[in-house]
Amino acid sequence: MTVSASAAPGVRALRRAAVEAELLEVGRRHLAEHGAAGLSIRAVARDLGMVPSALFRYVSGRDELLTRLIVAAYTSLGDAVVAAHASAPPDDPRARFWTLAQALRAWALAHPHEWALVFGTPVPQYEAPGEQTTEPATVVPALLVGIGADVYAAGEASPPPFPGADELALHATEHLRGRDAGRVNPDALPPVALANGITAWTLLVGAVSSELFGHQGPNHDPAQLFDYAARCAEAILFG
Amino acid sequence: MTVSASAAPGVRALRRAAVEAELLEVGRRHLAEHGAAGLSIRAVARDLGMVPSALFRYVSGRDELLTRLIVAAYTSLGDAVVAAHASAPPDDPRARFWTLAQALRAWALAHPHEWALVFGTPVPQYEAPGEQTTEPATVVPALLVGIGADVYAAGEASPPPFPGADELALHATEHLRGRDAGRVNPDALPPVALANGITAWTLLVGAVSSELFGHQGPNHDPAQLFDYAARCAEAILFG
DNA sequence: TGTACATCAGTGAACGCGCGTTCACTGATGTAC
DNA sequence: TGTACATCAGTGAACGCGCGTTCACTGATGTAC
Repeated sequence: MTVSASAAPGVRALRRAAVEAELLEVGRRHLAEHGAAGLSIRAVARDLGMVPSALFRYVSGRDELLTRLIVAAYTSLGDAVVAAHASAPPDDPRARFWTLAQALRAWALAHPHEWALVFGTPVPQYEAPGEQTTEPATVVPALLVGIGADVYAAGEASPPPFPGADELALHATEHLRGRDAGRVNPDALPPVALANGITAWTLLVGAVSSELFGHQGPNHDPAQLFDYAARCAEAILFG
Repeated sequence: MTVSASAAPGVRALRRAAVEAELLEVGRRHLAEHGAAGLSIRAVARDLGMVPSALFRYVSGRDELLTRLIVAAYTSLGDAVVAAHASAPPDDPRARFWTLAQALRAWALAHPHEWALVFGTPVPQYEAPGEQTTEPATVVPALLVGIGADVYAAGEASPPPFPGADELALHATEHLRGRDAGRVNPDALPPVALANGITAWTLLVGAVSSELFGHQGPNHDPAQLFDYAARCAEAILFG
């Protein structure tokens, strides 16, 4: 290798990158097949065609593997939703909301175990390191709150005045601050808008989870039920 | 033992009943400490002061133990909520709703792992037998729908006309039918009332889960946030 | 261009662990006569 | 009331399993001179 800054990566670096990608891929597959509690270093190594101890070259242990998968799941979800949202007409907040909601559900149906990993029961004996997970976790809810804030700023529709919003001690995330810089003054973001955004988000997540986790009665049409819940969430957000 | 129908239970029967109760109790404690995935027959037997194989006299295997705990959790939740609800003024639907919501959250905070067991990620490799679980699972949502139906029947407030309700293929549960026999004709229960009840339920469950599973930002006051969500649910239910 | 050394990916054996479930058994409780 | 038999709760040993993690090792890739 020369001293040039743009040195070509050697065989070793290439292989490592490839294995690292394969590792995440296999991890995801195992997650999908056995759930988070059943994710095992040994099983992943087996599928990777390696001896278990080899994985410790890539990951410090089971917990780090879990953390990576959690980050990957949040990122995948965020990417999917942001991409869908970008295709909606920017000046039609209701369309933007609807697109977001559908993209959320679609991703969840396509990645049920990854959804469970981030929105379901926390994995026992595992504590997610906040520094790594909170940022990717905030992308979608921040987007949702942003839609509400846009409507509020434009004065097109005022969120329904549920009592109690003003007393809420709520804090816009840094993410939201970043996103809205120059558009909505985040510190001027009214509590109502934030509270309604969070609540709409809660309802959407709850609706998806109830479908995915099988808590609905057997007789309902899941898509219709979700659409109805999404309409209610829309009403919470926009009034 | 004589042939008399009310034969006094012998020592054996008494002991069995005691052990059976203790078994559930220890199971619940293990659930609380290690989560559903960590529930093990061996560990429970250890705490019971028995050899592992002895448990097979009481339970056909790990899955049956889980099923019993699930039923126990639903029953405990149902009892708590129904009892609280009974203390609310019968002719004040908003108070009844509010009482129900608070009782729901209170039970969840007191029994987080049991909540996770029934409303969280399904336990991998385990399928809950519907015949045993659906009935106790329906108690609380049926109660909630019932509140909405009462309001609707009284004509006091009409649920907000979210579009889409009429196309929903929804079915009132037998439970609801039973509960409302003679008060509201269950078959005449309008889809809107049922849809709004289900959605309000979804929001309440989602709000509790988001608090319990740690999906809220760290800066919020959980009780206030839940109250706000409950107010939104109230609006969905009553208009 | 060639050689000596350093880095690093992956091996293979081993550690100690807890798990669910089976089986033949003992000894106490219950039952029929 | 007493005896012979049946039921049943709990024992103890054993089965085969998969797990996370450690360690000293080999052999290939990279680097300095």
